[in-house]
Amino acid sequence: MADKYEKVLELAKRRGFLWNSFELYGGTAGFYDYGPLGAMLKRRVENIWRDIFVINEGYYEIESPTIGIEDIFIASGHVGGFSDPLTECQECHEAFRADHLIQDITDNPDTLSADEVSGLIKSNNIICPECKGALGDVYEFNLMFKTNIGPGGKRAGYLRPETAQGMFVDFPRLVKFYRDHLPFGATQIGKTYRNEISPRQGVIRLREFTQAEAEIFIDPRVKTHPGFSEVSDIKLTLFSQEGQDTGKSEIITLGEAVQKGTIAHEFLAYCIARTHQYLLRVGISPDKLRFRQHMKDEMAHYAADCWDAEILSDRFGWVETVGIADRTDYDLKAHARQSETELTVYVPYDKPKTVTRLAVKPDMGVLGPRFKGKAGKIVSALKDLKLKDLTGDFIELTIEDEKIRIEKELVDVGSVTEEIHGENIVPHVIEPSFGIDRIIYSLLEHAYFEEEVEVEGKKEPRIVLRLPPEVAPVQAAVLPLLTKEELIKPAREITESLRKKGILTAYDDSGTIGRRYRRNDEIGTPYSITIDYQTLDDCTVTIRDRDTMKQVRAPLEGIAGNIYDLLYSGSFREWC
RNA sequence: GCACCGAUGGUCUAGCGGCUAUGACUUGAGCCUUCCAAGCUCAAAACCCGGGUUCAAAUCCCGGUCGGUGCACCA
Repeated sequence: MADKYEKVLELAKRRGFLWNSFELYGGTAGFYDYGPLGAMLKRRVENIWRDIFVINEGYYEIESPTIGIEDIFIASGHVGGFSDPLTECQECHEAFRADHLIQDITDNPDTLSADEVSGLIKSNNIICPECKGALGDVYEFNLMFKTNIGPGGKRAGYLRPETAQGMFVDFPRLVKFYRDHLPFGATQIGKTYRNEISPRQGVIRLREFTQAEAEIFIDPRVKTHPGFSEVSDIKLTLFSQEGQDTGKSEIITLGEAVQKGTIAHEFLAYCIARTHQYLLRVGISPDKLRFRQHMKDEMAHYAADCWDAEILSDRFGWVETVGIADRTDYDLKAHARQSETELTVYVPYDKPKTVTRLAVKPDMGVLGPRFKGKAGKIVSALKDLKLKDLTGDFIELTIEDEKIRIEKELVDVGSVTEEIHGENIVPHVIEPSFGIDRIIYSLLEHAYFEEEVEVEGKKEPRIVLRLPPEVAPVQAAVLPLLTKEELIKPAREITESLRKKGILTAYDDSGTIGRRYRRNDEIGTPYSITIDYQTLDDCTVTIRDRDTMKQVRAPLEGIAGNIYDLLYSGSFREWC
């Protein structure tokens, strides 16, 4: 029996939304083409994301290479941690995580090489937990695609497994672009690559897919959001850690969720709100959407809190589509360490702080000539000393295993009072990360309806994609009622005027009018404009609404502007 | 990566060693037609790939690819 997944994919394939890539050559798992309608749909879904996060939130978009150099992924942990050591049973061919099997034998299995793990399995006689068979050699499976940069294979490169690193790596430039002010954010929409072991489920798990990510850098001490009051009344379904323990999700306002501490702070809750609004706007059904909190053991150790937007799919159940995490300062610190560059923002205090501190001023006129090359080290060692170490007749230091005594008189010790106007801090990162392809599949599934239409007493089947007009690839269809030159001519003119307005318009004069309506219903075209003989008399046309199949007569004058308004603001009902 | 199941026009499908490979829908050209796929004429379009068995393979066998399912994996 065909389930919804099958029906949606069949339609998507047949009408040019989604195609298996490389089909001519037999295809390859994990790659999909967006056909003519799919690509347009995807563009529109991405543009709504831009509208929300780039235009309205002000998180400018950047574009970094899809290939990254090795340092980036050493810092991010993908080189070391984005792979799993696997071993297979020779008897029953079950695959196991090798590091899990030797957990009790060694303290830190993650630090061992595949060969070392193989050795441990052999020397400890570890056998298949399922059937007690012998285990095969351990092999590393890294989910990143590796390549070489330039000839000679000297420089390793990797296809990026997420777009996020691009924003982290550009952090120093971004700080300057935003003129040293927190919070600020950068976004990126682009292709990402993971060499999945077993990609399946259509477009749900791909080897090349599209992410839309925002990295928002905030002051770790200020996790409130100035716009929170605008969204605090939004009600949504939360599936918290507690809820998961008891198996219950709850519908609650964001204000309440923050107050109760369910969501860690306002800023995260604000991002959840925008995500919620975004998903509804592109066509996700509100009753098939929930936000699930990561369980403690599921969350990365550095994350303060993390919520996934999950969308209910007919076949796959709840599919994780968006991750919204407070990643704290983990990423910036990791890149600071790897690049040996300070990645901080100078944050001024509201009022300068007056600080009294110890000032140690060595007499370099004497110490310099006396210690020559070591003088520099001695000075910095002196400055690190506490007051009690400086009070004796001699000051004692150990520099490179050598004991050094310095007469008290040579070091002037006093206290200095100075004003400090601010400090360098490592921002925390809030990361909403969207899987665009999963969203596309979900909205297609939620928009897909099969219904019976009654026509002159007979029931006719109808397939209709109830896409929000804003994302529908084809936005209007112009249809002369009959294939007659006198109707075709004005129809062509109307088509032109709609296209000039930027509306993607299909013109169709083949077959009966009913068939053409059905064709357009199936791809989600929101409005069809029909030209009949009355048009020639009184300059009016009919506009048909996809969802209700209702028609209104409307003046030809200003038709393009009216359709535009219908698509982007009004609803059909209000309009007629 | 392992195991099981499957693969025939764009889509769904018949076939079960022997044909010019069913049928429907769809699509294209035209006729007809004053608003919701069903009239008429004509046309286009398929056996996943490679090997083997056989006089003969879409059909049987082996391998691969792709799809589905289960296991494992999914920061």
